[in-house]
Amino acid sequence: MSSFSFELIPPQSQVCPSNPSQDIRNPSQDYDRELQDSCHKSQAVSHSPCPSSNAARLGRLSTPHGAILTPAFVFCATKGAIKGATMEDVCLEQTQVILANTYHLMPSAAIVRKLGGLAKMSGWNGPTLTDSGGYQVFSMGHGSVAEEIKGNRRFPQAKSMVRISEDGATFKSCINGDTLFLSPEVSVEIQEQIGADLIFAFDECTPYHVSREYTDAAMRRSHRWEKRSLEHFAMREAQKQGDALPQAMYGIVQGGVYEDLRRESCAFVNGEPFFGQAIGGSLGASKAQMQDVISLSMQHLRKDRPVHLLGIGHVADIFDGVMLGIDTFDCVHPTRIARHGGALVKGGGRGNSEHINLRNSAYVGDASPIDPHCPCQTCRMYSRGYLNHLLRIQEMAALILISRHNIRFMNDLMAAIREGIASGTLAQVRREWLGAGAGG
RNA sequence: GGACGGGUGGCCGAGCGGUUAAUGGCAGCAGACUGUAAAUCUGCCGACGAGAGUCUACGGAGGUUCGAAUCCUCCCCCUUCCA
Repeated sequence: MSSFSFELIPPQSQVCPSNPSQDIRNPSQDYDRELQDSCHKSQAVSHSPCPSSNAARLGRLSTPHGAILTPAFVFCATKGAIKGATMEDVCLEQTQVILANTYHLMPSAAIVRKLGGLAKMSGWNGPTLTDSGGYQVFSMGHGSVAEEIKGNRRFPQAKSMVRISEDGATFKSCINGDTLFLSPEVSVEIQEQIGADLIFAFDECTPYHVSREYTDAAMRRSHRWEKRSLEHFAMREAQKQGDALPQAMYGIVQGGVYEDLRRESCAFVNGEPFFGQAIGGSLGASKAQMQDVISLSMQHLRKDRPVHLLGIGHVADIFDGVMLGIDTFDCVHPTRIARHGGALVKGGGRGNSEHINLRNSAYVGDASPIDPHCPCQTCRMYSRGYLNHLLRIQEMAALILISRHNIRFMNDLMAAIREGIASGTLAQVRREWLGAGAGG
């Protein structure tokens, strides 16, 4: 019997034990109407096309380190630690699963293995996932997503730190300048050493500002890389001995913003024996385009596997993704903005923001917590005014305390979403969490 | 008492005849951040004005010059050294 499984759970409001999956795909009319209602509201704000139909689903993803209830948010512990948080906090604030990165852990992969693998080494001991390093094939050459899309790259003068060939990608280590080489085979073996439950095929995350020709060629190369990843992975799995835990692999859909390429990439991933599937690559220059790309991909991906949306984590985007049937999300956003003084708040912050900036003068001397209803350790003990004070004097405690809050916020958000799906009230949940300001 | 070096925008600190409302840094005010080269980055930051622009500004007072934070004289403070 496999250590991995993904089962869909029927919503409570439409119990039909004999055929759960059918129910999930045929939501009640009430539910549909509510979603439409919610869509009109969000459309007015952001011009995002709303999901034409609701495909939100509840699931249970089982791994050797425990089960994940989906939809779920995966926190980025890129280098084996969630920046600004201890694993006690990560755990206390109801986290289900964390993610590390092959590229960043490559130099210390042997040490990770020696310490028992990512889950054990970090004290997390729960389900884990590793990215293949495919994102760095992009980011080391182009900068972050925002910089790439907006055209204001962070290091305009810097030469690309990556070189791509059919065999794989050669990087400069951002830690010590060492030359690193990642190929499908190397990525799989490093991910094996890191020992995450769920691992990713090696791909190339293509940038937005690149020709259709390049996107096309890179997609085909990614497919070849993914096939090699899968073959090498199957071989390594077959050779596993003793107490070595099994792993499961996700394939990744590429194709940029091009409909035919995305369709082709979905067909490729569908046809290979991956455990799960992820949507990656450039999702476009706007939320509307992202919605289109995801929607399109979801139309073509098979429904029996868990679907992960790579790198997306704004609250509105998560709602949109969930309604399209996405099961898991990962994003640096909640933990990154925490380190920049941003606390996620239900109903959104000022303007279209989903967070408040605790560095702002508005919070000087503010005795209230970030959110009086938030059960996180930070909100139970500390005021906005104190956090503002800590930020101003540059105490690292500020970053830790805000990170804690944002972790809990995301976990509570996902729990509320699951609850909303189960009870058929996702549209209300969406309104409650997004508020009037933050559009969809 | 004498010698030397200094006094620059909230603070620190460049500039040493025009391109200087005055480099930087800090503080302050805002913004950005979506498979983490990120406890990071960007913008604003004398006053008045929506803006064009108009005033004040480089210890104080005079002076030289078409033009001075920059050169000269005197005065007031401060550092260090010598008596």
